[in-house]
Amino acid sequence: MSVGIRHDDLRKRNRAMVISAVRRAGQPSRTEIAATTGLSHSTISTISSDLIGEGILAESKGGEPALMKRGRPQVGLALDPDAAAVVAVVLSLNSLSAALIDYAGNTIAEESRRLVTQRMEADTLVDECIGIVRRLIEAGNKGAVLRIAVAIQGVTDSGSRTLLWSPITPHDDIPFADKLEQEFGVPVTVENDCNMIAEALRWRDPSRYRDDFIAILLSHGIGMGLVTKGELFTGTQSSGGEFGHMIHRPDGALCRCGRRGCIEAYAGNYAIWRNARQGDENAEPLADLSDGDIRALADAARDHDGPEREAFRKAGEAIGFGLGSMFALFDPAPLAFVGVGATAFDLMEPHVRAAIAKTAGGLHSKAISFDTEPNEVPLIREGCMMRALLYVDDEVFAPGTPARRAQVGVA
Amino acid sequence: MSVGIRHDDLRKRNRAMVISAVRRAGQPSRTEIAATTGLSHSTISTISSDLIGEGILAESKGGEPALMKRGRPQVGLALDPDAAAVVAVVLSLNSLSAALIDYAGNTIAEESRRLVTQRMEADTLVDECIGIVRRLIEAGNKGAVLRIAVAIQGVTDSGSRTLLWSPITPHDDIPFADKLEQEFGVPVTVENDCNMIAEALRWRDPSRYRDDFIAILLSHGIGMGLVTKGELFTGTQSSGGEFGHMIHRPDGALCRCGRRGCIEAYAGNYAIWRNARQGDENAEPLADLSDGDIRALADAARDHDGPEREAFRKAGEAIGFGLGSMFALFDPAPLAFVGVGATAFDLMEPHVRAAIAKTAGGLHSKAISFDTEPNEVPLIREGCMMRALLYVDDEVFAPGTPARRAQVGVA
DNA sequence: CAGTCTTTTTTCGAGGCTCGAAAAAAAGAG
DNA sequence: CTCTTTTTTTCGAGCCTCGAAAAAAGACTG
Repeated sequence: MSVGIRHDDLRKRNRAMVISAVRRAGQPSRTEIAATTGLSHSTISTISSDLIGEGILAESKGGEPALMKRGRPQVGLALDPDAAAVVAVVLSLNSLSAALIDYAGNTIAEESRRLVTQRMEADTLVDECIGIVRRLIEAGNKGAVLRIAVAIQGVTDSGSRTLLWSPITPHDDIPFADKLEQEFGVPVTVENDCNMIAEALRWRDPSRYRDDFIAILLSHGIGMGLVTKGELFTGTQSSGGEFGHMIHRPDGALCRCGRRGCIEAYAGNYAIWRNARQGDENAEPLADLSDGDIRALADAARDHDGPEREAFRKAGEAIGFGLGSMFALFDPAPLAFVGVGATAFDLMEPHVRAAIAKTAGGLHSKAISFDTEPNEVPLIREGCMMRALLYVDDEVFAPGTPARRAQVGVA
Repeated sequence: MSVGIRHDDLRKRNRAMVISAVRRAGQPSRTEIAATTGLSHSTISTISSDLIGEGILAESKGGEPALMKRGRPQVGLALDPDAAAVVAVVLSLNSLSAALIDYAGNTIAEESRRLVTQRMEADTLVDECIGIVRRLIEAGNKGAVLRIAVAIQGVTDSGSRTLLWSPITPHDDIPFADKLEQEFGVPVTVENDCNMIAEALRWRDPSRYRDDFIAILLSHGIGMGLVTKGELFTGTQSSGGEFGHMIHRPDGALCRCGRRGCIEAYAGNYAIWRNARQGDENAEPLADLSDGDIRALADAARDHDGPEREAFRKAGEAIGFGLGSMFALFDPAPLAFVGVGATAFDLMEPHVRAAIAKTAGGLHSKAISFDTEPNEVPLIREGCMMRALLYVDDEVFAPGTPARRAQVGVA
């Protein structure tokens, strides 16, 4: 049940507004902030001088070299890089990477390593994460780490605390957040990688990806990050948005998840390969497949008509019908296809469009715009970083808690 | 972009909180309101005496006959029935009904009539609505009508102003809200009937239908009203939630919407009849089918194995796979099946469950609870009424506008 | 190069809002 | 008839935002 607004909430919220305006705009002047937030100049003045006093914002003197405008020159406000630091961890199939990031979003230190995730114990996986974070904090020596955000391929709980299921490991219900919090004494969240891709797109290109858009990861499996009405869409109990496991053909092709007829069982890398090379929808999905394999299939499909081309057709069709079903629920939106599969999207696009056109969402199928981005890794990391920073913005600074907390981690 | 909170918004919001607490609780005392809103007693006292002064609330003296408790007895606050009135209009296939409702939710006057909606011009349809509303306002003579809410079977725009498409009429894009506003000078909304069903369920049984649930209308077509995270789920451009037009089998059975393979083309009344009696998925859907026809099919299916039973099996399967796909996106939730089809739900349920169990959403398929309610009409009306009243609560009274507005309508 | 303009930022008093504490009100209990 | 208990109102304090006016900081002008 929603609750009344207290008097002191007011300041908290408006502080949060100011911080968020600065993060979005980069180096806005106080006047600009007043304009975007709708608050008065005097309020902005008070709040920003508070924030500067607390070491959260800083006047950016060395900014633009004077705009040659008349009048008193604006002085830009920027986030103080030293106000805090966060760690963004990205865990995917056989790969772990992490970065230490300052409050302004600059990467201070990073590390990547290869693991054999599918053969590791759950605890070992967690320990690897703890290790990489610890090394970064030690190396960076950047002061207060206020948040750790982990992005994982798989399904997490809606509280962003536990990895419920993931294709990268045979283990279920791994309590990443609890374990890491216990270790470092800092709030931790675990979120779905595709949701982080959506978050990143929003910051990269706010004009295109604003209130409603869809990011689809075409990779070994199929993932989705979805923003509706300005909010990241998640399930009620899990991270949700498992587009790849919507049903394309009831009782159809065998999916990596053990069920049948999922979209992924037609459009995931392994499914495309299976259709092109094995011709048997029921064959056990391959565990490993390199990006090169997919590019080779795509080249073959472009070169001549044959099973490869047909495999991409089926993939496009599955994605298209899936999108059509989704659009029946909440209307079409701009799409970004991310991951290796995006390099072969030319082979799928006509079939995606044809399928969408056969569905209720297809009313405006020609107007639906597609965009592709072959490399998902930087997007996941960026999104994860932004998520961590936004948590700090909202939860740590806004309530008026004094900024620099007790030094964390590294016992 | 979200905007800062001004100082005067505070009071507005807290007024709205108080009103909403009273509407939910019935006759709460000031102390109870303080508890549910989290505001202090003094604040509640000030706000409620304002509201009483404005004629929005009233102390309910004739309430409970003293609870025999020690201490000063609580005095219940109730919505003043005379504070306002709203009109709820429900338009469905061949039927139009409306009710004049006071601010406390009591029906003052109502009227129903049969129309042949499919053969009427768009303007005539609108005029019928105008007529019924005018007669109610005249008959009720209840003072200020502050809101008119229309519930229609079909797709409306996200601004709740226009009927974009509906199976009850061949005409598209009928601007109901504009036309009615022009006529009566009162804000008007047009919303999807299934969304109103969801709204109604929430008020009828808040313990079961609270933050996350799904209402599915099993009727000539298949509709859905969906509440996620406490909010009615709508599309970004339309009323959305067109569960019936998610794709069950690509290029499958012919749907009333002209496309193929929609869930509705297997589970709508016409589809069940078609499968049971015609055995041809491609036959043109029947326009009319009585509730009796469906009951007869159900009886036959219960009586002996045959095409009727098979038709209900197919319907259940389509619904189950559809739900499974939806649950992949946002996790399972309690379900209410509403409408004639609900009387035959015993025939479908096992197949619904079996299908869900084959999907990603089926992880906990046994825990998903179903409920049935054969008559959708009262639900639609109730939901529509609540919607109208809530609009009045939030938009009209909360901003502090003096309550009783200029008398409306009835020139 | 000194004064004028223009725009940004700060200052200051006014008006509102919520809160906590204390007072008042309204019964039942003894 | 007085004491208890609980609800409701009253009142002053402390914040918060706002608008207007003042201060600040360069660019422009002759």
